[in-house]
Amino acid sequence: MKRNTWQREAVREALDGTEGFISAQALHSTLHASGSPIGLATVYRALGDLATTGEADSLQSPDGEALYRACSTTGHHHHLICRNCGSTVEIAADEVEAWAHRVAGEHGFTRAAHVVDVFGLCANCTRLVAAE
Amino acid sequence: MKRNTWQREAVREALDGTEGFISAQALHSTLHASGSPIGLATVYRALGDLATTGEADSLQSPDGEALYRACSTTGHHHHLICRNCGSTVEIAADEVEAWAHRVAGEHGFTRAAHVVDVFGLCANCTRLVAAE
DNA sequence: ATGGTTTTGACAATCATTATCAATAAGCGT
DNA sequence: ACGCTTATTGATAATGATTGTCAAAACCAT
Repeated sequence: MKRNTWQREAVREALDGTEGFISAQALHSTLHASGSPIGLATVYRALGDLATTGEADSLQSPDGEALYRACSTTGHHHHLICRNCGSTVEIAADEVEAWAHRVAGEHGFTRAAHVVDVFGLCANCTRLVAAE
Repeated sequence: MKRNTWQREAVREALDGTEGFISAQALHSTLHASGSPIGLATVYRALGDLATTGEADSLQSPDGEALYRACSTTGHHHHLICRNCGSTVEIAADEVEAWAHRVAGEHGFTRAAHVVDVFGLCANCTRLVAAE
């Protein structure tokens, strides 16, 4: 049976209160900083569970870290991520949605899950870089 | 200055002779199996270089491994990857291409590089899983 | 409150990747 | 062809994220 513990709640809330993606390590640090004695392993487990149940999205950062994000809607959405400052913008991707399923189907694939994330430089960072 | 070594050539050729994506570790094993005494660190370096110069594509597998693939054309393309057996199908993504740039532009982003990969179960593995 | 079971958490183990650094070898000028 | 300078190699250690272990603690139906 699935039990409710304050730890799981803490992780869920911490994730809800976070803008954009965050790594398990960072989330653990945040919780600790807030005075929570939650264990690192527990944070990993909770995040894994949330991702499995669809309550959180997860993706791999370019340097191999797993990043998580609270997923309010059950609906699928994608992200525009600044390579420099890490800010994210949620984007709708209906066209891509349809495309992904069609292409997967054309090749006999089932259970298609797509990873569509656009990395770039946000307006702000573009300016900063140009000023160098 | 950039020097040419047989090691770099070996990695390039091994990658060319590989279907689909392969991890650095796997490529190193393959090379060793072929009798090459090349070092693991060197394989990592060579792959990193190839990815930087655009001679190879790289992506992160769902479990955090970096995967590489020889990139014959300079043209951009995407992949349909079987979660189970790892086989890949190269897919055209013109629509997505245009979409990614448009969306990035709408939010003031520049230098957009997108990661569009579809993970699923190929026809074969779908059958295997169903038979369980 | 009690018991059976799940969950936790400190720590060890694992695994991919990167750093270190002495030894080697590429490519240049001669 | 010969050195010489310097990039590259490779064995190994270090790192860093993630997962496994397992006894102790917490949850919940009773």
